[in-house]
Amino acid sequence: MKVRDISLLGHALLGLLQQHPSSGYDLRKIFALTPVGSFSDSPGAIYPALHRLEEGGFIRGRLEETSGLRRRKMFRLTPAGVAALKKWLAKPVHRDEVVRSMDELMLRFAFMDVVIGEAASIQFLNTLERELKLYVPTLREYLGSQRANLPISGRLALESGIRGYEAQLQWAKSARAAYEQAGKGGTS
Amino acid sequence: MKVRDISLLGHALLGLLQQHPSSGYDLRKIFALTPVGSFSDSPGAIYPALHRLEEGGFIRGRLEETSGLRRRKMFRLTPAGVAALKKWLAKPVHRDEVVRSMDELMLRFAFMDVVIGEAASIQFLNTLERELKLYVPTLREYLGSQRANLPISGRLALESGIRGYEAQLQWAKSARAAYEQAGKGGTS
DNA sequence: CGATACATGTAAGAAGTTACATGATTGT
DNA sequence: ACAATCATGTAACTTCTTACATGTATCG
Repeated sequence: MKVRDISLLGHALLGLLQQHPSSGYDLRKIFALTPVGSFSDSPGAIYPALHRLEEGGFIRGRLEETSGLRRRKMFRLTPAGVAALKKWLAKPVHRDEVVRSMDELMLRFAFMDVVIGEAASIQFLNTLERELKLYVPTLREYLGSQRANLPISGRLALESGIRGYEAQLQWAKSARAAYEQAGKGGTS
Repeated sequence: MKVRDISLLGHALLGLLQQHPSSGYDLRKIFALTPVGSFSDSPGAIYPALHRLEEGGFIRGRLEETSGLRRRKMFRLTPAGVAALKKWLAKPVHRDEVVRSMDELMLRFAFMDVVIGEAASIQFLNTLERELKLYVPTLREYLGSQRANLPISGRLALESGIRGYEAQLQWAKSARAAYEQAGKGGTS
C-alpha cells in the first residue's frame, strides 16, 4: 500500500464510486453508454486502474455473495479514497489547465458540489470565468497578428477553438446563475 | 524502415513540417508558444517522435551546415510522408471521432485545405455538421431523461458539453460560409 | 444447445511524462 | 567567467490500447 499518483481515469473512477458502489463492469457500461468524459470502456484500462486504486488503499472491493448472481466485485471508497477525491476536486483552477485540459476541469466540476459543497463549485466557476476572460483575448490577439500568415483552414481552426472557449465562458456565467437561483429556495 | 503506425503527435509533426521544414527545437517552440493543439513541448516527446517518423521513412533530417550556427537537424517530408499526411487528412469523419476526439478533427482541419484542397475541407465541414446535428439531440435527450437523477453540477457539466458541441456546429456553418465567400473571388 | 450478455482478468507493445545529461554559443 | 539560451538526446516509469483468455448465466 505505497503512495501512488492517481491518473485521470483513476480520479474519474473515484468520483463515480463515490456516487454508487459499483463493479468494474458497471463502470465500463457507464463509460460505454453515457457521456462521462471520453474514457475507454475497455477492460484493459479499467480493471488495472481499479487494482491500482485498491493497492493504493483508495478503494476496497468485496465479492458480492448476497444474490445468486455471478461473482461481482463491488468497489467502494475508503476514507483515504474520499480524501484523495476531495484533494483533487479542491485543487485551484490553474491557467494552464484551462489551456490544456478543460476536459479534466469539467470532470472535476461534475463531481464537485456533492463532495466538497456548492460554495466550492461557485468558487470554481468564478476562477474559471476569470481565467477564460484572460485567455480568450490572448487567442484573439494571436489570431489578429497571424491572420496574414495562416492558411484559411488554420485560421478557421483557431476560430473554432476561440469559440469553444467563449462558449465555456458563457456557460460558466449561466452555471453560476443557476447556483444562485437554487441557493434561494434550496437546502442550506 | 518497417511499417509503423503514426501517433497523433506524429501526424501533427507531419502537418507542421509540410508547412515549413523545421528542427526539433523549432517544433517544440511552436507547441510551447502557439495554440496548436495541446501537445507537450517536452523533448522526451518530440525527439523520439521525430526519430520514429524518420525510421518509418516519412521524414528526412539533415544537419544544417550553411550558417555558422549550432548544429540543427532540419526535417522535411519525404514522398511517403506526404502520402501519410494526405491519408490521415482524407479519412472520412466518423461519428465516433466527433464524440471522442474533436481535438484531432480540428487539427486535421487546420492542415487540410493546403494539403488536399478546399473541396475536401468543405466536404469535411459538411460531414461534421451532419454528425453534430445527429449527436447533439441525443445528448439533449440524455440530459432530459436524467435530469432528476443527476446532481446539479453533473447536469451543468453535461450542459457545458452540449454547448461546446453546439458552438462547433455554429462554427462549422460559418466556416463553410467563409469558403463559399472566398470561392467567389479567390484563386480557382 | 448455441448465441448473447455478464464479468473479470492478463500480456505485449506503443507512446507519453519526468528527470537527467551533454555540449555549443551568446550575452554580460 | 558565468548564466542563459540554443539544441539534441536518453532512461525509467506509468499508463493506455489491442488482443486474447476464461468462465457463468440467460434467452430463444
